[in-house]
Amino acid sequence: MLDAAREIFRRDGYDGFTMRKLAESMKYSPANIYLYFKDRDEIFDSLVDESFASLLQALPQPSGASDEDPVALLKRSLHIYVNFGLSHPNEYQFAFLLRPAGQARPHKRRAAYDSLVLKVRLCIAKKRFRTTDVELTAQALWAAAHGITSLMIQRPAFPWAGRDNVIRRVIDSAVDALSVVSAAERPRRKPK
Amino acid sequence: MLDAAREIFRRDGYDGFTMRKLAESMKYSPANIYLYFKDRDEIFDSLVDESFASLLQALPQPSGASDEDPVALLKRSLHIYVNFGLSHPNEYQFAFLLRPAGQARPHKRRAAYDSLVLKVRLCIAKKRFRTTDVELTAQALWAAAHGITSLMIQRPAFPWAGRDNVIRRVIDSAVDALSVVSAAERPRRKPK
Amino acid sequence: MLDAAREIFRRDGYDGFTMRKLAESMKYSPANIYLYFKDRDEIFDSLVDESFASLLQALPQPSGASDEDPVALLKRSLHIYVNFGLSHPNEYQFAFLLRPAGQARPHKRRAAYDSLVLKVRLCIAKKRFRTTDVELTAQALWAAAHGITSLMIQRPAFPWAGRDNVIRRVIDSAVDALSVVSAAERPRRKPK
Amino acid sequence: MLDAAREIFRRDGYDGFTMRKLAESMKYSPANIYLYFKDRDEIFDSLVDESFASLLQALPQPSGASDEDPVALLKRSLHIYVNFGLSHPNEYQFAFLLRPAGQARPHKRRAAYDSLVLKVRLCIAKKRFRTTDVELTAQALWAAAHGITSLMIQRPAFPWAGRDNVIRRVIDSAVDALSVVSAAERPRRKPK
DNA sequence: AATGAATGAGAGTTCATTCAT
DNA sequence: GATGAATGAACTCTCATTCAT
Repeated sequence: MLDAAREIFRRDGYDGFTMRKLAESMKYSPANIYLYFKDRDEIFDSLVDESFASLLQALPQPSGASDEDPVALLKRSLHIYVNFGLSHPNEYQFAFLLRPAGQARPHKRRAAYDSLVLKVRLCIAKKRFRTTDVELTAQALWAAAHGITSLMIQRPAFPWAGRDNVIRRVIDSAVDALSVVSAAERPRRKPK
Repeated sequence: MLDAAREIFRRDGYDGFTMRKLAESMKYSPANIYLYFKDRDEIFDSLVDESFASLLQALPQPSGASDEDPVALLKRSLHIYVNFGLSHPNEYQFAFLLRPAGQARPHKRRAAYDSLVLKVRLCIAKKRFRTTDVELTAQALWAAAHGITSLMIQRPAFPWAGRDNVIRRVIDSAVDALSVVSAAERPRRKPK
Repeated sequence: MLDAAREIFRRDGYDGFTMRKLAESMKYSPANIYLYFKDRDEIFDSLVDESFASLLQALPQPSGASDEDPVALLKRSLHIYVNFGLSHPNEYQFAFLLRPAGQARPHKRRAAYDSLVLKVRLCIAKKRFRTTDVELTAQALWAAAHGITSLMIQRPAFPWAGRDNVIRRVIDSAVDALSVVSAAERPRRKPK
Repeated sequence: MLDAAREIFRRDGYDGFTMRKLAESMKYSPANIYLYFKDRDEIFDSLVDESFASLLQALPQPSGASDEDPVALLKRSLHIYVNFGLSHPNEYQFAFLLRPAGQARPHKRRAAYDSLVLKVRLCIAKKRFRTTDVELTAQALWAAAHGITSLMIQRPAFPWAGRDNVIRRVIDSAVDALSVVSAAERPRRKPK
């Protein structure tokens, strides 16, 4: 049932979702839905929660014990974030794109961001970044990752210059620009 | 009349816009609107067209004659793009994001991207970038700009670390990471 | 339109009234009703107001100048009250019998009661009553008048012992029991 | 189970009663109710029957043997009647008032009136009343009792001048006005 | 140029009731 | 005995749209 609802929300947008459409798509009567959900919003909230749980589970937890290079860990996380969005476009749309007209309750949205903050903090603590503003940095990185993810979800027909290339370029640029290793020393990647 | 409509779209969102609200805000009868527009969608389309024209007009045209530094011009364009999105959040959202890809009119969406390509090409021609792939670069920059724009539109309540700071950081990182001038030489900005 | 609504409220009770029934009884679409009334409650309130205005207009205003015997004036008022109810059963039901589940706003209901208080006060001021408690007396008289009115409206088929006789008896008993003129002195009315 | 139903009828009114509420208040499933009652109306009718039985039982049976003063007995009966109505407002309201006359079952409504007639007849037989018309007198008394009962049920928020005072005054007036003992001789009650 | 009156379609939601288990 | 699952019908109310005037 949540699957049917998710599909309708995704296809028709937040306001395009109606209880009747959902009922019809399940070959049930509208009244039946209310046996499982209190109202329209509860369905939406359930979907958002589900999507977030799924995203959070995909993200690597920053175990202090790991001896992975913190910058590499950060980049890896961003890649996972983007790839999660691309392989679960519905969930990603629920988590970040669809939204009710008013502002909804904050959900657990913050958890994904918090996980990013943690990794940025680690990079800074280990002197790998030239900046020291954790929040500013995390937000800028999030913006870059979100940008490429949402564009690719919403413009699948666009003539992308190699999806992976673009993703890598976005992430590399956003992270490398902050690194103490000067840009000039970084190995050049040959474009595609 | 379009102004009144725009205000309602901005305030109440796409689905929050109703003919009645528009009529009331103009002190006209609802029926009167149909003398000027065929239907609801025509109003929306007119607004989008208007917004696009105004975005394109706001973007600096890369006149070869200008002696502005091409990298600076590029950054300036990206800032204008982002700020346009933030000051016309609903137009941006519905023009670029929401309308189900299937049935949207093509609009002039592409024109904005093309304008970006032009400026990237200029930077490369003038040997200011270490990369040579125009499309790849333009797409990565677009992703970054789009990312911060859409996030800030959709999460206005998020505790941004200074909206302007974050925007500047996103754009600087995306552009500077490509520049031949090594990162180490770039002037440090003191955070916030 | 109010007439049609009144008839439905009267026939089916407060909760038995539906917008659909009203629309159908007028051969209009349900949506049309909302051109004239904001919602269901506004219709009900309008009817109550109308009914009260009509009742108040029927009641004699206690003009101080009149030299009518105050007790006679009081009885006359009570007769008018009852007869109004019997000849406008719909209005009376709205004013006193129908009621929403919660308690509605007080309306102008009090005005009719206040008019009664005035007349009672006059009787007491002129030493025509053995009691001095204005409110208590007015409420007891109101109860008697309301009792016979509502019973006769709601039990039209009951084998009343002459409607006018019963009404007169109720009013006479309620008033005379308070009068200083002893009951024994009052002229006997021959029953029917 | 009837107790639970009664409580809901009392609290929420006739239309506020729903099978779901009843089921919930009994910790049973809605479907379970139908094992004991055919439908909603059967529950209501059962309650009304029960209430009537209990009213009739509460009313003193005029056993000729009793040596109670017949007028006192009559007054006592009327007080019981009123108090019954006030402590079972919804039963009283829906049994006596609301049910559209057309489709109500006859119930035992008449029995209560008949009981009143009996007591009036006794008073007349014992020469305690100046009147001789049994029906006329019974109806007038019923009207008075019904009037104060229904008003107090339907206007609970009204600033009654002491509920008991008003009830006593209504009953006393209605009965005393008929008594052979002249009004002047009756003991004065000090107001409130 | 403007509108009052009207409506069909559809929204979310609730209810009494049934029936297979 | 008891219930989970289901539904048809009904509810109030809103919307985009039309059309005679």
